[in-house]
Amino acid sequence: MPSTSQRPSTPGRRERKKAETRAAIANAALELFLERGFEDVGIREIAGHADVAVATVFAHFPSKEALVFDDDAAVVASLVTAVVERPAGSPVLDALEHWFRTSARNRRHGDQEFTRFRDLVDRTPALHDYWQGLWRNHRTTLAHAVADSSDTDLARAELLATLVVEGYLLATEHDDTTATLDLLFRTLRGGLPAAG
Amino acid sequence: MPSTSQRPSTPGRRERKKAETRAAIANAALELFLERGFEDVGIREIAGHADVAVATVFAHFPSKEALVFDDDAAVVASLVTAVVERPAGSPVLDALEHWFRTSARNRRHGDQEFTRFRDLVDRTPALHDYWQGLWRNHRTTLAHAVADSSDTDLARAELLATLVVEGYLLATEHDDTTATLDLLFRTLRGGLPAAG
DNA sequence: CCATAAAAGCAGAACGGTTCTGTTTTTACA
DNA sequence: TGTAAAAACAGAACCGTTCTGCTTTTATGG
Repeated sequence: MPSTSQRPSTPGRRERKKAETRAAIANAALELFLERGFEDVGIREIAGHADVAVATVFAHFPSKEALVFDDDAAVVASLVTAVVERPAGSPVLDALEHWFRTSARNRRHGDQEFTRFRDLVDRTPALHDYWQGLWRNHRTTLAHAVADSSDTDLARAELLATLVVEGYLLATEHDDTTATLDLLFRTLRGGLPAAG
Repeated sequence: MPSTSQRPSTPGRRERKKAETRAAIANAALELFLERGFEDVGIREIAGHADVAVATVFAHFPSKEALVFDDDAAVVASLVTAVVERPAGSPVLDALEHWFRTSARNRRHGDQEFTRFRDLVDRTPALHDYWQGLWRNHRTTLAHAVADSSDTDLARAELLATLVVEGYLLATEHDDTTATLDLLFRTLRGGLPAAG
């Protein structure tokens, strides 16, 4: 029994090594991307830096873009938690509004590491598109969380998830993120302001 | 002056030939795709069938997917017309609702040619994604049409365009398209039905 | 009619992300 | 300790896309 004790939660050596390989790849990739830009770093070079075969890269990540969003799952998890564990009796929409407003604020006032990351994504069309695609894929997860944790039926929940996520994506493309979010949630609560 | 008279609207030989080349490529591509599927037809084969160099294909179309949506511009044009030339004094939202409901209906009850086309797109993830991307790109055009033809400011118009287009895309992914559109436009007019 | 320049097209190589083939190493477990 | 599954490997192959350098076609004005 080694002194560096394995907690019961620790998975076996195989899974641990697999996770290490995965992390080595993602780290190598992000470092190179931040240094020289997404387009100017090739998969073969990343594999080299991570000391891994090209096929191994694609055994862990579905595409070059995915290398950048390794911990995306945590973001959705956070959102789902915010929805499911919102104060009892409070409307889902309030929980969504709070989470997305906080997220938008963090985008603007994050630490330097996050800012560098966000700049990389924003200045690389392929990454920006991929990021939006990730959010769009999460709509289904979000919709189920909404439907399960409220008396909203799934069809309504899907529409709600769609409108909120797309409004958020639109807001992140505007200078005045807050104004767009204001407009979005006002519309969702009371309909569009009259327009002739 | 040849007997096959050129109307004044007819452009010169150069532009005409260019359009013919373009059409030859798009026709060859669509025919092959419908026969054997999008993924199982290569660019080199399409170029061969259109009797054209590979580089010529990409001089006319930005990607393989674009070959399929050659007349997409006409669709947006129709939508913009519907918005701009709506009955004087009637709300933009009514015009949008009418157009998108009609479009959804046509998707379901089109002629055989259109149905084959729609099936190709629906069963090919790359094409389905590309089609959605086209719509998302059109949001800006639509937003400007809305802003210019009503007293809606651009920020509101962009949000409106986003919500309508995304609601439409969601609706086309559901069996009951109409129900989703009902829900969408009801929400846009009066806000979400209360959900605890 | 001709000179000339721009546009369109061409052949084929090159590029880069991704997949495939066939093999070897590592881990788990009985 | 033997065995089977999982993980990783080297390197070729695949295919959409771009690049290079060239030829052909069209438009135009002297």
